[in-house]
Amino acid sequence: MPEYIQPLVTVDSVLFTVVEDNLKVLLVQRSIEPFIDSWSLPGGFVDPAIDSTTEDTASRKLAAKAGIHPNYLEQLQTFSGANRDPRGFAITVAYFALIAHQQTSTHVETVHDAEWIDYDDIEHLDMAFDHKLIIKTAYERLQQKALYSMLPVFCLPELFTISQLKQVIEAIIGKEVQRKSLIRRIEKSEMFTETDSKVATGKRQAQLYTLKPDANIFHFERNMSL
Amino acid sequence: MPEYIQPLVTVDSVLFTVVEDNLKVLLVQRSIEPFIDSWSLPGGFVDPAIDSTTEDTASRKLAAKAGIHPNYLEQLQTFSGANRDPRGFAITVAYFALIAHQQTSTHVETVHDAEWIDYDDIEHLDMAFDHKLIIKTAYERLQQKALYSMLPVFCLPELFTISQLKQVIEAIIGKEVQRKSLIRRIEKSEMFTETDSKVATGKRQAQLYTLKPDANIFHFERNMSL
DNA sequence: GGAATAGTGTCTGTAAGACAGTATATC
DNA sequence: GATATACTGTCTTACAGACACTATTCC
Repeated sequence: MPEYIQPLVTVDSVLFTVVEDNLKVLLVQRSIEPFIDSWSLPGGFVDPAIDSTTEDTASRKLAAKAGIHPNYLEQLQTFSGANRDPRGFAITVAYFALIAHQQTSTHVETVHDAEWIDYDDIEHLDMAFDHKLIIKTAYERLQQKALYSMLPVFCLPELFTISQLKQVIEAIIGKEVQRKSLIRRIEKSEMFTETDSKVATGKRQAQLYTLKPDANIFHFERNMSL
Repeated sequence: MPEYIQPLVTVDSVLFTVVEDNLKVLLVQRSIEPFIDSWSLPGGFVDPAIDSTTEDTASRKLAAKAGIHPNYLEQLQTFSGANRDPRGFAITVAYFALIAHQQTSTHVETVHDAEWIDYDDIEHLDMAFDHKLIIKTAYERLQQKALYSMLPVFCLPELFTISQLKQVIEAIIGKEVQRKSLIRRIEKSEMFTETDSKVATGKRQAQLYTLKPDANIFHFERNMSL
């Protein structure tokens, strides 16, 4: 066992969603020092009595602060340093998560003090700790993964159309993609089933797809170009 | 500040090298409980008085336990859990690192109790904590990166030939690669300079390459196939 | 029919895989 | 010259990008 003081350990999550054409991040306004009233990521201290891993902490805090159970949650990176937190050497295990805005909107806006903020506006915001850096790191990871996998489907509800998928991907990577390329990738990945229902959002009715229950995230051998 | 007990925080590194055709990992034999006499990864507790980040802890421990300053060091992942360590809820920030065996061999074998173990032998070894899992995770990351970047150069000395690079890549990914593909990638990446010296290892003399001083790791848009 | 959205056919471009062919060294 | 290693030329293959074309629905 170490003789010296152990670092503080917190867990924070960068939860993304896409609304219309905009990538958004869930933030909460701090009610305690340090950085009172600044925006920060939803998170908190690990409680070894409840959490069996830090992933549990991440889930628990997202549920508590915004009533959200994300479709996708993965560990991002751990941030550490002597000067990140005025209280001393601090370690933050950061997670990144995805959800469909359809699964969340009412809950977040009414009951809690959490808010969806446009990713592009975060740059100019007053953010606690190094949370701006954490969000930027999470975004870069999400963007990269969007280029070689179908991860963005986790920003969609259970049933979705190719146009919806196209829209979330474009919001994430910030560039138009070819519908044809998407269709080829949907087939290649074998992650989805065409349902027998269609939906009329625009003019012609669109085929609805759904993620196979046991689907693994397929990694394509080539990236889409940025 | 949290009222409850904070988790234990350690830092461990998975240091790889390639000797001949074999991928090796640096392990140390534990001299204290728990898991006394089992093999484990080189690492230890964060000391906030010395380390300004957990990366510093990783470097410091590699230097102390094996006198090694790796060519490459990146954060791998953080492992956490209530049952990983008999002493309580424990968090391990794991790093993965690369070095050329030419830069290390004498030091490790004589002065310290650290030892290079064949990656393929680790499966059957008596390993402390969940270090087997950590090593497997590190290997998967290294293998993936070898498919879309020139990361394996960090397993080579300053001057190296294409054949040497081919050899380390093949040891890492476990498959032959086309020499031609490598040459194309070396050019495309613009990470290297052809030196004006050549070396005679086999029959015809081979061109020596070296990493540019300010080189960033280039990410290719396509993976090599496994 | 016109307009808007959904979906297909197919050509081009790029980079990896395969492999034959050439070059340079040692004996 | 024989052989082994280093290096080049070039054909094939896979898949993303581009974009014209067809299909279906609403008005």
